[in-house]
Amino acid sequence: MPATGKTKKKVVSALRCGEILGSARKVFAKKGFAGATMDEIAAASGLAKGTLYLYFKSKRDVYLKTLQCGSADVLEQAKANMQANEGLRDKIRSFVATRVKYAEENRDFYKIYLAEFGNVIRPASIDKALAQALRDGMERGEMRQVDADGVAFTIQDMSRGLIARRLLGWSEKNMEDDIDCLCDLIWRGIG
Amino acid sequence: MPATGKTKKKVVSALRCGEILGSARKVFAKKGFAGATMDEIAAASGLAKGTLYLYFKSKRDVYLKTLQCGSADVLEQAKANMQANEGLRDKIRSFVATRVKYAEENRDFYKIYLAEFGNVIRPASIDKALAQALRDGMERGEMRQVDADGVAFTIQDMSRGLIARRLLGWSEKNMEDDIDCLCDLIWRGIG
Amino acid sequence: MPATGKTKKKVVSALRCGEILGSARKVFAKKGFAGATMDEIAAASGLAKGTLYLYFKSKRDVYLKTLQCGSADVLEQAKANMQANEGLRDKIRSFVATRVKYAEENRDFYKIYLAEFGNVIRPASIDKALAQALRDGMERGEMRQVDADGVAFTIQDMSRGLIARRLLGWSEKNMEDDIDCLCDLIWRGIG
Amino acid sequence: MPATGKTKKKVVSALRCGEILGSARKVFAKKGFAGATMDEIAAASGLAKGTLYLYFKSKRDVYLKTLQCGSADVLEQAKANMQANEGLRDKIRSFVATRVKYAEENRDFYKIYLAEFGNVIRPASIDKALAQALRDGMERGEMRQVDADGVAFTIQDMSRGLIARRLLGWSEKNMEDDIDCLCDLIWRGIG
DNA sequence: TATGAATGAGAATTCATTCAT
DNA sequence: TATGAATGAATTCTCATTCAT
Repeated sequence: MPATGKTKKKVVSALRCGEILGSARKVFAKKGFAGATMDEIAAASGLAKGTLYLYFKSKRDVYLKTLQCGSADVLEQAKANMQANEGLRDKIRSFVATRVKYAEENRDFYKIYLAEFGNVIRPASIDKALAQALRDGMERGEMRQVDADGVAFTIQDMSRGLIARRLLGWSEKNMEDDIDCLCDLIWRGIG
Repeated sequence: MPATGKTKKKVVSALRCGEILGSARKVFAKKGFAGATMDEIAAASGLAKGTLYLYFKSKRDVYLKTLQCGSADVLEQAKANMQANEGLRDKIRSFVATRVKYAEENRDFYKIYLAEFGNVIRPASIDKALAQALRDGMERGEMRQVDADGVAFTIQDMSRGLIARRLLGWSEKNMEDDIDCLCDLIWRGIG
Repeated sequence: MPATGKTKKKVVSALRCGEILGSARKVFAKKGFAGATMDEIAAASGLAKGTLYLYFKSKRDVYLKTLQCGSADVLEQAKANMQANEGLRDKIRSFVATRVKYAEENRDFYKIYLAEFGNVIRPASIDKALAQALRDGMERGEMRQVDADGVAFTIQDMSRGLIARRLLGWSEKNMEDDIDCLCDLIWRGIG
Repeated sequence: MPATGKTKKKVVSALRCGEILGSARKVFAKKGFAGATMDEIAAASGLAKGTLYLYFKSKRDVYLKTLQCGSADVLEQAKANMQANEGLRDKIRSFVATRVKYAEENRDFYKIYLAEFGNVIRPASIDKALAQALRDGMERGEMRQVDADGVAFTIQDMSRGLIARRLLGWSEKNMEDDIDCLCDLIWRGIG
């Protein structure tokens, strides 16, 4: 009973956390970290300001969790989608596509991500998964020998750039075309 | 003589502005826009807070000028260096190299640039110069037919990514090698 | 019950507002609008500065509410007292007397009123009530034909002057005598 | 020679003072004491800010002198005009008329006077001159026996009120009519 | 005398955080 | 657990005054 009680409690608590983070994401997306206020986040959550402090220890904490939460999501998806493909080229394409699609579907999150942490925090594990895929590809002779980590970074950069371009309305192509173009560039270079 | 007087005043004023911007750049680089305070900037400039307001009308003004100042610099250099080269591949290399070198030499500025505006504001004219170079190259048959603007954007993204990687200490190679790698990737792809 | 809850909240809020306005009145009376600081008002209220901003949106807001609050009071009383009298002369006397007495009892408020708004803002409805009384009086032949609005204004001026004189300690007579004198002057002139 | 030098210096100095006060009057009239800045006054005077401090020891000093200067003017005129008339009624009319006319011709000054000091500072000597005239009139049987000081005060109040009304555009009559009306009221009352 | 750049104390306002209910 | 009133430190910006030239 007490065990169940604790569990139930935890579940409820996790639920609340999730709700708050969902609202916070929207607010941070619109105003940035400094621009957002706990009042707004509380209002968006339909909770009292004080209540936020029962679940998060500071504004910064809410912010960081907001980012982690989103990052973990993409990570999961990207990994799964890469594994679902066999050839390196397809793996890369699925990596890029996963990120771009997630971004289109979670514009709130990506705005924060791009605006404040995009340059600073990299979900290292994604890089690793991609770099590993590259290394595997090199071994199997699917690509020429290059610095796998550097290229993984660069592919990340290109993806992020594409996401930013699309989010800001600077691309007139549809998503699939943009992704194809980028993958083609990655694969063939421009020379 | 009176003309000289006026000029002297302007020169002094411009000098002060420059000093302040130099100090501001450091503070903004360390703390970001919201994190930096006018008090800090004043202290870093060795001036009183009120004095800043003789030269800039608000914190935002200082910030924007800080960015403009740096951006104009790179712009100038990148354009010049691209024109100094003949072949497309060399033009691209000089574009990338200019940006990376400037970044290494002006870490302060680039930290600001990356942290707060990197994703949002693009020095449009650089893009234009680069895109034009690409179009010229295509005409002359130096590269295959692609979406010049999209590729120009992507090259920017890759450069920026490389800069960030190096600034954050995530690259172990020396600068020239990193640049070569990137240019090679751009030129040949990875396939 | 929930209704009562809401009501209770509003009552408490109104109470706080009242307390603050009471303290603010004293501070404004002593220092004027520009001279008073929110710090002082907060200290006088026994509250933190930030708390003031929970109830008023700016210093100006506190100030204006301070004035409104007092003005509404006198307005109410003056109208009521005029209606309670029949003859024009008595109505005028009660108008003057109400204002003078209120001023003696609310020196704080009147100091603000005189110092900053006395010349500029006139509680228009008082004027109207007085002017109407004059017009009625003329119709009934209680006074000679004059410009009712101009005379109403002038009676206001005379009252305000008397109040100022008394507040500043420039009158040695008791209140009733001063009022009688003024009313006599209004009624008979000096000729 | 040295004597002349000093005198000349003083004359020049007095001239400067006058110029500054003239400009200051306009600025104070538009913005009030707190709203006006030394920068504005300096600009209006065509002098540097520091120069003001050669002639006045503080902002407050400029302000006070601005008022004194204007007050002294009216005083002079009012006294002279009263003496130029024989009968009491004419003396009173000339007192009122002088003030009203001066106000119309020196709107700048009167705005300050009314807005900030009108209730607080009374040019005592004017009152005295008027009160004396009233006392003389009583002695000569030109008016009934009243409290001369109180009535002098009240006439002042009435004049000030009329001036305010006219300055604020609340009177539709021409100046002479307004003055006549007021004098008539003073003389005969309304009964 | 005249200047105006520099100063820095001081003001209004905001908001993350706490805590009594 | 949930609330939201209260707090007060922190921040931006203003401007009277000084002083070296």
